Amino acid sequence: MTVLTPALPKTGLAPGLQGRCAACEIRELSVCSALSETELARLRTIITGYHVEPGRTVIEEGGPATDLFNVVRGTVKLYKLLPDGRRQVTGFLFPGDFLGIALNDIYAYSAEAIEPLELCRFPRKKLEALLVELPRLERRLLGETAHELAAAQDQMLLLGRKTAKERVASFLISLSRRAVKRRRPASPLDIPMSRTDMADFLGLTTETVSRTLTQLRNAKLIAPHGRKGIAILDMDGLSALVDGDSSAD
Amino acid sequence: MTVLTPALPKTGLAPGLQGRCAACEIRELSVCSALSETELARLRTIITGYHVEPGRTVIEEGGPATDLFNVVRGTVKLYKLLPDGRRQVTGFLFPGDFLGIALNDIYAYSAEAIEPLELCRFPRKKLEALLVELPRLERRLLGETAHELAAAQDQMLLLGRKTAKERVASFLISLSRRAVKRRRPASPLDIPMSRTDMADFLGLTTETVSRTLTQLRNAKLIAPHGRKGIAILDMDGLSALVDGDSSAD
DNA sequence: GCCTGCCCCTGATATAGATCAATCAGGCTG
DNA sequence: CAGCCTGATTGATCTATATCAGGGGCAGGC
Repeated sequence: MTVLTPALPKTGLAPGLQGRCAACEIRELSVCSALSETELARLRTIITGYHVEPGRTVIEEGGPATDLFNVVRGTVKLYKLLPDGRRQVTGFLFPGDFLGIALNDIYAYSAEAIEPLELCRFPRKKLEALLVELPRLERRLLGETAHELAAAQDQMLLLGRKTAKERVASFLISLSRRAVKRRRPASPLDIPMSRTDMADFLGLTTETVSRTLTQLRNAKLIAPHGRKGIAILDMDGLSALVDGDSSAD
Repeated sequence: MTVLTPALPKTGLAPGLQGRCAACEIRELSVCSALSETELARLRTIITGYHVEPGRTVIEEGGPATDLFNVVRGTVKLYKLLPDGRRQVTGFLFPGDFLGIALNDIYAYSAEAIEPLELCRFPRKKLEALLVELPRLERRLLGETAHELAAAQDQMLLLGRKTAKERVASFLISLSRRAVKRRRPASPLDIPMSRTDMADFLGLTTETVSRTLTQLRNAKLIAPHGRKGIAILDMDGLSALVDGDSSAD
């Protein structure tokens, strides 16, 4: 608990992560916000940077759970597969989000980069050892897991009981809320994922997602914005579609 | 962190819980298994017993999250509602399971007793204070939450991508596995919940659940067992249905 | 500038499961 | 022990969404 890093160890940080954690742009969003400068220095000794190209896999369902990650830049999709290829995307991760919480020593899902990705990697064994010394980090990890659980429960409600229109509207609102958390504007939304990814997240087909977006556009609730963006024209109207629910971030 | 309980405080334990935690029949199943006798004594000072009749609500979505619970006896359903009354059951809890992990100070879902219920109640404030002294309890809580998260992700796959037959088969197998964990037989299954609850859990209607069970019965995979029970006649055949082998009908 | 391939969108048709509508089977009441 | 009442089952029909089938547009390669 007293061993400080004497100097910056070479950790192979990805470009853009060369600086110290103190300068990290997503620090307040991430688990690191739970730590003091001193504790952060301790944590930093086990971190390595990690860059992943779009379409490449970060972790694989069924593979050994050796590492945990913090998303620094880019977007990730998490998914599970059935043997015949049916896919369920269980979540999307953005900068500040935590990746890799595993129950056993096996990852329960796969994670794939959607956009060029920069990650902080924590070897699982070393992180677990550190948790004993950094109770605030453990508390934060519990909070992070509870948060994901709450999001998962919202998603169960969506998948089990909402109509296609309600699902798409919920999704757009959720993206918007998460953008605000990252200090991005609520409205011209960046949509980094494909229609297929959206469909696999919402339990629909790409065709239905596409048709539903067209409906929302015709109803003047949304409008295309640039190549991959969507502007929300009427947030209240959109919210009304999700049946006045409390859909989470 | 040295204050031991000088004597047994009167805690209003429900009938059957009058004894000490040491004699608790679900101790090894629950979070309490993470604790030594001494630590357990510490924990016990904040516990009160709680009895709930079937159909009564334990916690309510949107209400203040004042307590956490351990299920000692009985079955609980967790659910979320849409304003128009559509319901999604997000899980069922059995003896040994933990209830009430909340992100904020507000419960994100409701919990209702299905069978006569006995609970250990932990006031949230007091439990949080204790966590500082009992790091093993906190670790166990993290594990419990991660476990629920994994279950939620499985359920997303079920709700988003599985057919009715796969859903019902998955559900029966899951019930069977959980029975085994509680040292009950894998096969004559107790089904304490109604068809409506099953349907709301599986994202189906009662009619579809009923028809699907009839199909499984006709296929000699299951058979009725007593009033509310189901015997699994062919576990392998049932398992084959779960992951989408379209070989049988 | 012109292919080529990948998304995305749109239209026509099919279908799994929802909805509507009776029974039916127990168990509880009086 | 007859009459309800509630929950489960079964049957007939409907519909939201899947599936099948093109077609269009932008990006990237040559």
